[in-house]
Amino acid sequence: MQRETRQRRAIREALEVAGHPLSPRELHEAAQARVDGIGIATIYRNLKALQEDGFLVPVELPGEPPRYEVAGKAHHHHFHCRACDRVFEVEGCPGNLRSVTPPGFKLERHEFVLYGLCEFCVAA
Amino acid sequence: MQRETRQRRAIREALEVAGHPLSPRELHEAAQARVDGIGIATIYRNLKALQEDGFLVPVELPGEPPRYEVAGKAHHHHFHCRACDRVFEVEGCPGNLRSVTPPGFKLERHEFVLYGLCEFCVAA
DNA sequence: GTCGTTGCAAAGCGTTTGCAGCCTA
DNA sequence: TAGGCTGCAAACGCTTTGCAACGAC
Repeated sequence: MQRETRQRRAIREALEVAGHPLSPRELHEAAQARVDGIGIATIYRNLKALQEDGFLVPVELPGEPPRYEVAGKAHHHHFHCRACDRVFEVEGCPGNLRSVTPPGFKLERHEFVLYGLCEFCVAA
Repeated sequence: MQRETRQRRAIREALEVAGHPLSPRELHEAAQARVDGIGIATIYRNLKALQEDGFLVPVELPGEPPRYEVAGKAHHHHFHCRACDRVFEVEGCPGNLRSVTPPGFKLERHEFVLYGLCEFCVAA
């Protein structure tokens, strides 16, 4: 069974408050502000548990350490700003997926990442 | 400057012959068939050196260890087979990139990854 | 002969796991 | 009170680095 501990609550709250995907290290720091002395192993164990419970989903970007965000969002992709390093959600899909799939292959899933400058860094 | 050793030649040839991106471990195994006793550290050191020379480029997929392929190929993306874990090149682009870019953002680059079963694993 | 390169082993670094004690239900 | 949960430290897998010997030029 799942128990409600101070540590688990701190981790859930930190993720909800952040508003953007957090890496394990960032999450550890954020959770430590709520529960002093919380261990990094507890972070990893709860990341796994909360993922299995469907509370959060991993956000994996190429060449980046994994981040985690609260689950339940609509299908979306990501825009990674090279200047401020923030990740933004983008709506919609480019389509035409089947046309680029090699013959004989079975397409089940796709990831799509845009890179460049976000609206804030374009201005700066 | 750069010297032509058996090990370096074996690594270059293994990458050229493979025809698809290789992970450091895969490359180590392939190179070992050409130069017995080649060390994993040599693989990593040459991956870095050949990358700086512009001979190869890294292929980073979300949540995956990096793979490497020979540079200079036409614009393409990748298909990752969940069964055999191999990565294949796919030609073409889905297009429509501008339509999914949020207004005000500057799009500079994009990555696109297909997931599913390759032709060999579909048959099996 | 010079000095870039190699194999080995040890060191890093992020993540996982074993364990004894703690604490939620 | 039972057994899931925690902190600690050790273990782990992948990558990097120190070092003495090797070998391309």
